[in-house]
Amino acid sequence: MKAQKELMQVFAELDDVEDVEQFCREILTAKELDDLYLRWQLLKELHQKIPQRTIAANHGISLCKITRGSKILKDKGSITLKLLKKTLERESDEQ
Amino acid sequence: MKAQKELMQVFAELDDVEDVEQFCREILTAKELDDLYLRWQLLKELHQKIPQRTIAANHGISLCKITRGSKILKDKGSITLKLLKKTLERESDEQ
DNA sequence: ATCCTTGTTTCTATCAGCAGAAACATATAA
DNA sequence: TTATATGTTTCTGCTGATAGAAACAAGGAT
Repeated sequence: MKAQKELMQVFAELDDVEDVEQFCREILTAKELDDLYLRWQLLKELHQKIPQRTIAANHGISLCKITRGSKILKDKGSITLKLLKKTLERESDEQ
Repeated sequence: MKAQKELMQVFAELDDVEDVEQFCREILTAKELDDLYLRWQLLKELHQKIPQRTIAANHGISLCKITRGSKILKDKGSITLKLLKKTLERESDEQ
């Protein structure tokens, strides 16, 4: 099997949150992982209609980084968008 | 929930290989994803006891990148090592 | 129309990961 | 012991993602 599909397969089979986290910490550097967390947080806030400049100020990041997230969410077929909705609905249920 | 755990949760809940792949393509750049694929491939080859200089030559990468993979696999508690074993066993079964 | 808010794009400089190369460490064989 | 193969570390320069800043575009409110 190609390395690409194989790695995706590994992720698909990982069901435990702790396992996923440990695996990510092993194959990504601390900075890469922090960047990834920030991207997710940024996508959440964009989806919640928080102004881009507010997000930039809150996290101390530049607008070019945010524009990128914005482009992802504009795509109607975006799976990130679906996953965000799922996550945010769950959070609102918890309140 | 913290963005960190939340993102890990998203990965843990993704069961379909195609979905994982699409999600990765959305939140990672093409280069970041290629790097990640290469890291996995490199880890596989290290685990198969292929000499580091052979791996470096085959993929056109430097040794410093390989040393890093080597360090991951030296850790007895490494989940990457467990996942590699699982993957390689499956591949040998297929033959 | 004018102003203000927000989204988007572009420019230069910075930083982390890594290439390329060399040196160093260790072990095994001759 | 000496030579060879392999693993590891270190150094300088390069590259891609992005910070910081500015400019541009599009609406909405007055």
